[in-house]
This record gives sequence, structure tokens and C-alpha cells, in this order.
Amino acid sequence: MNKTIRPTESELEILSILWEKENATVREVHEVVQKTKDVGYTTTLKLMQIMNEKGLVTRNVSSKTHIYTPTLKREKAQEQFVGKMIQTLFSGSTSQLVMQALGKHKPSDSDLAEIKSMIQKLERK
Amino acid sequence: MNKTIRPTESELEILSILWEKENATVREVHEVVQKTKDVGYTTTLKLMQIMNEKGLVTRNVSSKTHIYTPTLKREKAQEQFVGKMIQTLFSGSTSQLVMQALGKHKPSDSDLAEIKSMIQKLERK
DNA sequence: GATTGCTTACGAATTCAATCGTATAATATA
DNA sequence: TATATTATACGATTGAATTCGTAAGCAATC
Repeated sequence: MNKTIRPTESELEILSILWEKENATVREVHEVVQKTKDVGYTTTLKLMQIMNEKGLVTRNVSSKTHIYTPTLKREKAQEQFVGKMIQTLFSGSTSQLVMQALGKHKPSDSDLAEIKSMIQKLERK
Repeated sequence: MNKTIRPTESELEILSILWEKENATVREVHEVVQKTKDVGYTTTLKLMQIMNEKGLVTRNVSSKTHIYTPTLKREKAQEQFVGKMIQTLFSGSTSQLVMQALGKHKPSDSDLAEIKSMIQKLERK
């Protein structure tokens, strides 16, 4: 049961927009999508309709313009993708992933502090 | 130019095997693939041929049994996917990715030490 | 009330990943 | 040498993701 739902590339992009906004209309989503991809409005619409069928989102149909809300939790998706990534790209080594991430995209000082305290917590275990 | 080459799911799996072994024949790769997926030999063959066309691998054809070598560097792929992931799944926050990874997949003590020293290096910048 | 502009629904076309069957050549072995 | 094994080449199929055109409804505006 509960087969792992695996958002596709485009679905993930839409989800990320919905996660940011909490919920949104097709047009709102499409406006953001258009900044990176050159696709028509109905494409985004169709995509979101499919996502609804798949259960990735729900929608409020009470007014003419529907409002979409993500059902898949961001944390869930993060877990899924990070796990897969560690396996195939870092041969199972979490620390390798962390090193790569820190090396290429340096976080702010306060974020670094946060990570440090997390490490200390882990060390005490 | 130099459009980003984006390995698909299956291609990534094959690449990860090639990265491990440095280089390998179709049969060697297929033997590993079979442990997880139930697919025919020719499927793996075809996949690797396509990867060759795409330039993801090269092959030495001097003997009957070809030997495949990855051209896409593991580090390159890591960079690509980690970057994308930070964007779509962690709204640009590297530290969030790091926290999630550490939380769900705790590294060994020595790895933790390594990460700590990396953070210290970053803090000095 | 007619026109214009959005919005959804839906079917269809296209593209691409993945899978496999069959033919053919090369090699090993009986 | 004849037979069996193993390899590549290649076409074809399947299924899923993506894209878009068109129709139809509703609402604001002329």
C-alpha cells in the first residue's frame, strides 16, 4: 500500500512554487513557471490537473478560479530525494553529500553555526 | 553551447556502477543492475549504446567485447543535482539540505569530524 | 445584450525513456 | 569443423511525461 509517489521534474517545479505560496491558482503558478520555461498556460493547467488526479495536490473548486494546495509535504519529498541522491551519486556517504553542498554553496555564518550545533548534538549520541 | 547533459534515472544507475569500477563491459554492468532491477541484457546494452551517443560514456571497441568508460565526472553530476535539489526542494538554502541529510542519515564519528573541520575552514573565510 | 477576456475541460500529438526481440558476427568448445 | 555461446546492432513497441489546440462556460466591460 501507499506506493511512493514520485513527482516528475515538472511536477516538482510546480510543487516548489506551491510550497512557497502555501497555495495558488494556475495563473499564479504559471507566471512563475514562465520565468524559466517557455510553455503555454494550458500546459501548466493540464499538469496541475494531473497532479490533482495523482493526489499530489487538492483544489478548491468553490469559485470559478480553482485554488490548488499541495498535499505532498515538502519534508517528505526532501527525504525521498536526498536519500536517493546519497545512494546513486555519493555511494551511500552522507558526509560526502554534505561536503559537496558546503563546498559549492557556502551558507551564511548563522547557518553555519546552526549546522555546528546540530553536529554537536549528533556527536553526543 | 555545451548544453547541460542530464542523465536519466537509469543512466545514472549505470554511471554509478561505472564510477565505481572505473570502466566496465556491458555484462559487468548488467550483472550489477540485475541485482536491483529485473531487465534483459539487451536493455542494458541499448542503454549504454545510447549513453555513448549522448557522450556520457566512451567505449573501447578494439576487442569484440567493448569496454565502457564514463566521461561525465562524478563530481560534475553531483554538483548538478545538488544544485538543482537545493533550488527546488530547499528553496535555495544549503543549510536546510545539510540539516535534513544529517538528521536522516547520521554519518560516522570520523566523518562528523571531517565535516566540522570543513565548517571551521569556511568560517575563516 | 454583444463582445472581450479568463478559466476549465478534454482530446490529441509529440517526445522521450525504457524494454525487448531478432538478426548477425565473432569466439569458444565439443 | 560443426555447434553452442556471447557480443553487438538495430528496429519496434510500450508507456509515461509534456505540450498544445479547441471548445465551452462565466464574468466583466462596452
